[in-house]
Amino acid sequence: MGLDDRKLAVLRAIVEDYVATQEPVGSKALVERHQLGVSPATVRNDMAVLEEEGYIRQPHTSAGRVPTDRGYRLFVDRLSRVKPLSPAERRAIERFLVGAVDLDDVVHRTVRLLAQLTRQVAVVQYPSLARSSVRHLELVPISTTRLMLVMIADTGRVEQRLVELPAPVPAEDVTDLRRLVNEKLVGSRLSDTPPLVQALVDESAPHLRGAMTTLSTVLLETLVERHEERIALAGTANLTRGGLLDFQGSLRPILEALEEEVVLLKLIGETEPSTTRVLIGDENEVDNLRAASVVSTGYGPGATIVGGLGVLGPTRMDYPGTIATVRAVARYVGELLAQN
Amino acid sequence: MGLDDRKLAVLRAIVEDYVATQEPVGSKALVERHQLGVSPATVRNDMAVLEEEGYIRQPHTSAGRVPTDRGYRLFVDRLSRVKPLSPAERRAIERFLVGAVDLDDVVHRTVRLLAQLTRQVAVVQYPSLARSSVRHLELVPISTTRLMLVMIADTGRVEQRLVELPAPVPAEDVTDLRRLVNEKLVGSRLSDTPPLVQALVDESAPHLRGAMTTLSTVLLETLVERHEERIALAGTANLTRGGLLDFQGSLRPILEALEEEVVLLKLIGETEPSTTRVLIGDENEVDNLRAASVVSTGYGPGATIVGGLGVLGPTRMDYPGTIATVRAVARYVGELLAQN
DNA sequence: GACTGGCACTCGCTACAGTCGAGTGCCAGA
DNA sequence: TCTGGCACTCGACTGTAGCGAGTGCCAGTC
Repeated sequence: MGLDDRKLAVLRAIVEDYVATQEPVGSKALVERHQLGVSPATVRNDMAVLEEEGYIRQPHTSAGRVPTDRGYRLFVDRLSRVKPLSPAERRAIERFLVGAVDLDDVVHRTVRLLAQLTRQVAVVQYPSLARSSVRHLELVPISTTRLMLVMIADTGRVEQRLVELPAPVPAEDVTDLRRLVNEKLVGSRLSDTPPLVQALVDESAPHLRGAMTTLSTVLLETLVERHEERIALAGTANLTRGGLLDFQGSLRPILEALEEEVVLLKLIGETEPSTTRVLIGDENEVDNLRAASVVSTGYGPGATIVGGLGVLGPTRMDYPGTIATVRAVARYVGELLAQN
Repeated sequence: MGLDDRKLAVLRAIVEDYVATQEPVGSKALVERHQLGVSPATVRNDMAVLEEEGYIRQPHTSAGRVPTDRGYRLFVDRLSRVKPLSPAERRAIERFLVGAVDLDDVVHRTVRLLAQLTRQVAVVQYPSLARSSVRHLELVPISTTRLMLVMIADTGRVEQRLVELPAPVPAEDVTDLRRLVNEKLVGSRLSDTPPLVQALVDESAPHLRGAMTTLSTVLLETLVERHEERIALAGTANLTRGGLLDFQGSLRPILEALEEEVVLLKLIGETEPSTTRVLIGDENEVDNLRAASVVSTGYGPGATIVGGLGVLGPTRMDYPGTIATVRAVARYVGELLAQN
């Protein structure tokens, strides 16, 4: 089990070279490119140990070594040195995010920026409704039996939903409904609303009861239970870099996974504290993504976290660089949101 | 130039076989699978003529023939027989679209349905704002210098945008602003609003002038000039069917094109009457899509058209089937919208 | 004049053998 | 514990040969 410092250095060198060249790396090339201070033969012995421990493997006899998922894991946890962003990247982030007029705008710019900087697939979750509170609710009459419910959250998110009323409701009743729901719900977190909504129904005047019941159903259904989460995606074309060598030749499963919102949410939906999460290959719970790695983190104004963002790429990715970029972008987006 | 009936029948047979098998089709196989009533030798002569005219070509000497873009064009225009939807497909469409609660919901279901039925990449444009009229405008105060402008269109589309006011505006002024913009703009088409918006500014009371100017700028910018169009996409995983034979081995350009909203709009943004449009390979103006075909059509409630939808796939696609499906889905969506 | 059978020819595909070289594992010696 | 040396492995590449689908052409037939 003893992995002395040199063996770790060898592993690090293997990962770095393989990520850079995308080709199995041999002992000779290693000592040439890195100052290991020992001969190829020694490196070979170390490699044999690393292979035995499952950190690297040979695609076939008489080929160089390639890191395994486990090897990447060790690399990320203990070996990678933090890679500071280049000034150019820093500038790109600022330039990209300045001038966003809108939450939608912010999210779209962010996801494009991430994809561009990391040259991978980027995913950004809209601020989660569960972690937002209600800023305003608006009821717009469409017809006598139809309302458009518009909710504005403090995170800037706006959701709307059509409400079909069981019976015609006169305009002044709509005004009452609007006032009631706003009085009760504004300021409260969406995840805490169910009892409040129930109270609304119970307390409302008889002639409003019917409409309020429908309204509350829609409120709960749309905002709390169901597709409360939205997601933006960019950079799928980056999957084709590395000419089909990554992803064992088939983009199919990856593209399929990317079409499923649920899957994406599982990837970047941050529940833990605001650390950066790295999932490497097999560690991924989604079968279709066993050949991919995901780097994700939470973002939000100040210290609170309202959503997640991250990138997805081949296991053979530049982890230090990607991690740095994802973190930096998340921080900038947080600052941007804090200004609202 | 003389393409007699038999030569056309040969072309049709070639297209049908090639689409089905994805392999160059030879004269012998052709006479076996189709009742052409002549010998392979005769078919070969016909093929030579068809090749000379540019309708088919040989990938290499001693291979069968493959249709060219021009061949597909002729096939679509004159040779394809309408393929009625199967009852199963019909049921699928109905089942899929029933129960949509929302414009968003309708669009998402539609795009998934299209992708699933055609087994290709589906694109659905949200009802165009340019072809919608204003149903209601709402101004929600966020702070004293910030408003959220929410526009609801008669097509069900809802757009919102943050408005930064030049100076604080008291609540009663917001009420006035709201009343004014609604009085002037409700019911008018968005494409016709610029003069109306200008008039609003000119006519508004001095103390509202500043706020109204900003508001009008935002209105014009967001709703008329800029990203007024939205698009939904699904089925990118279908690009990987046909194992890289289609799209000459690289999905790259296709995926890149699909990331550009502008490109997608050009593809399906219907300006012409409500015919079904088929763009085959080279006919496509977008360079990245020279290896693909697009089948698109307009949709809308009744006879009016409010947006476009379509699918994108390899030039080697089942045109009759795809055309039928695209049309059917567009019709169903139109009916669905008409109910609102 | 249109169609057909026959025939020689083309050329991609597959299999197989041979060579090359990067890379390894192992071992004896420093 | 490290190193140099050596035999070995095996994928990548090259060249050759045979196969077969498919063609073009031509002379003959209806």
